[in-house]
Amino acid sequence: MKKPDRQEMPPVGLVAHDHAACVASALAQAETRCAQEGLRMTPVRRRTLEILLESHVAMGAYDVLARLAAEGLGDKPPVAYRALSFLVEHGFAHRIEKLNAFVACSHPGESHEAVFLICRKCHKVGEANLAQPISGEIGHDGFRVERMVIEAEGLCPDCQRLEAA
Amino acid sequence: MKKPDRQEMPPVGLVAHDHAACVASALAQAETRCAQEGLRMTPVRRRTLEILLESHVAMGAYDVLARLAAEGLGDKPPVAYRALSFLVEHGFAHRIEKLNAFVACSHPGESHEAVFLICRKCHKVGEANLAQPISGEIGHDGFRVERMVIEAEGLCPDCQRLEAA
DNA sequence: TGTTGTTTTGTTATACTATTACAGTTAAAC
DNA sequence: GTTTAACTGTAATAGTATAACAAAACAACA
Repeated sequence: MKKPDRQEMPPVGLVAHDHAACVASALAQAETRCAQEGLRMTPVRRRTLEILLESHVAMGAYDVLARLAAEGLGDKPPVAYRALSFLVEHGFAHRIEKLNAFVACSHPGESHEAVFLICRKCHKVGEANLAQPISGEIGHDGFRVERMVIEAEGLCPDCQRLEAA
Repeated sequence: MKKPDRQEMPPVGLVAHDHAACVASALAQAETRCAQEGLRMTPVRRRTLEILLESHVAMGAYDVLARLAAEGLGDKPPVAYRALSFLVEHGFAHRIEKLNAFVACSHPGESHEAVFLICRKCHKVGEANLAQPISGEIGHDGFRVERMVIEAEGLCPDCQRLEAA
């Protein structure tokens, strides 16, 4: 069997793992980085991150908003969008373009060019990081790449099983 | 200089080229494939493709719709969305997730895993095709990849020049 | 501690993107 | 030419996102 020439991190989110630890560590990481960099982890922002962290399923901004509203943290779209922008901007969450939705970052702290494995059925999202970025290979003819969106849509193992049945 | 391990087609759309020929060939290809495969290239669909082909700038569905409406080809959203779905489904156009917009396919006929080079300023879109798909490298832990979205956002050469000035 | 400047929040309004559902029409197959 | 399937027209509505501005909270520092 040929070894692929790109190594990656395991796609957290689609494989079994200690989710409580996963949440705690992501939250702690975020707090630490905010403290270090003078960012303000406000109640809405923290709660938004916690909500995203509850599962690895991508959530729409309005789903997040509904949760925030239920807790009295604001019920107007900008509340959710601002919190999500903050989280995405600082790498605590990612926007999944294919779904117009958001997931918490599974690999906080790592500098990465992430590949998202998106289940088209359950919207669970795994995050794998390419160790060797492909952006370096496509900066052709003077185009200057600033950000990469790499999303693989398909079926997660659980949904494959359900489909087979 | 190290040679990249992935070869690709030149990113049509961002480099100078004979655009009239580019349009004519794309249109001809589409007609031919429709004839071969029993697809119906109706007036709305043909005109939609022509509109997309006018430039390599990504257009929103409502921009396309406005053009169609001006020519009496329909002025309700489903008209544009249906034509665009048809074109995308059969590979005559692509959806750019990052922009919620559409571009004509620059490499019709080629089986491909396309990489889109999207200028964040002018929304021109180049299309490069990876000869060696990266999807084969990320199907880990039982996730079954069905479609890839690979989009590079950045600045095209023209906009880099304008920004420098 | 009070003042000042900056960031964040609250709120209204609105813009943009997309689909469902169903009726009517056109084209293809037989 | 009738049947069937595909496409089009239209209304209604759902879903996603932002602009603009006022008010409050916070940070920095006199």
